[in-house]
Amino acid sequence: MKLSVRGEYALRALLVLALNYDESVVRIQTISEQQKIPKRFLEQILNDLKSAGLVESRRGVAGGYRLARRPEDIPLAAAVRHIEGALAPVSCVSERFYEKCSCPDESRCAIRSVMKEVRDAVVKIMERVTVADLCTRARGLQQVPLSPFDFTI
Amino acid sequence: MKLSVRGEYALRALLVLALNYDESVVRIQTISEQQKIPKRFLEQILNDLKSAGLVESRRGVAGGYRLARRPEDIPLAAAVRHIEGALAPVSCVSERFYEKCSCPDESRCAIRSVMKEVRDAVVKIMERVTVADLCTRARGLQQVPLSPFDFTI
DNA sequence: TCTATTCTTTACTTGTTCAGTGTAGATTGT
DNA sequence: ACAATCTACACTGAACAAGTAAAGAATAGA
Repeated sequence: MKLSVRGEYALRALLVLALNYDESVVRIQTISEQQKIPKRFLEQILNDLKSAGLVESRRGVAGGYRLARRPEDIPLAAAVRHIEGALAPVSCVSERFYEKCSCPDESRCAIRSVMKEVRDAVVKIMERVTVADLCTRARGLQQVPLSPFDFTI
Repeated sequence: MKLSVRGEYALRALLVLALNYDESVVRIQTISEQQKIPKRFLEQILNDLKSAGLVESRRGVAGGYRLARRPEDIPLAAAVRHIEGALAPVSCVSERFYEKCSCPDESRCAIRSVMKEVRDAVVKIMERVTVADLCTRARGLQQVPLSPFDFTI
């Protein structure tokens, strides 16, 4: 029930690209600095998102990355599934990454039936929320003032 | 977003103990054979569940394990949290295993807000479903006939 | 065409976690 | 006493995570 750092970076990068969807491309360097993500590591991740068909790139002097589709057409599930694999808590309840588990009778496994509920709940959120929604939320949160405790003189 | 084998074994063991809640104690060996869990590994896990206060044990010839509380008083969340740690997909949204993440401003992080929703959805299920519910489901599933394709002559 | 800048590819490293084993010891019922 | 059971702690081998390193290929602009 864990998202790796790699997966988190992927979502952060997608958010930056979405916020600059009008621009031609955004350089890795820029994302790296803005989000404090190690550059070499980010290169790998963006390349990975490219092979997933979520982003596209241009090389050379004016190069960089950009989203391959509209932000509203990229559900978070797509990115996470490509970077992390299954959304399901155990692979025996995964739709696309199914693997048989060791339990005596899978079709009558009580634990499995609970895990299915968990999977459905997670999938429902991750498929509904898109990168465009991330933008909306990010812009909304920007408006909110910092809580009083966060202020320093 | 993953439950380790260890965590799965823990749930399976708890289910067995709950199904035999009337008995005095159940031997590790018995659970190990019934559930095809390596015995030495299961020893570790049950010991762990003991330190979590979920099961208790008796040593010696007539020894074994049993639930420390009524099955209906053991939510799956309790077991999983002790064996696996956080239920949350990222630790910056975990209630009991909180850790600061690397993002520039946690309080305004859009990704975090989505992850919170995921956490809530998972926690809701895992806290509602108890070991007693597992028993009920297990007994229910036992009644269901195998699907036609599973029959062999 | 040359060159600086950017992405691309492949491989390597270092530390940690996972899933288990091994060995020796402590308790208990008979 | 002794055999069955849990307890404690250390170890291992493989896989994975989070990066780093180095050389290469494409592109815009001089």
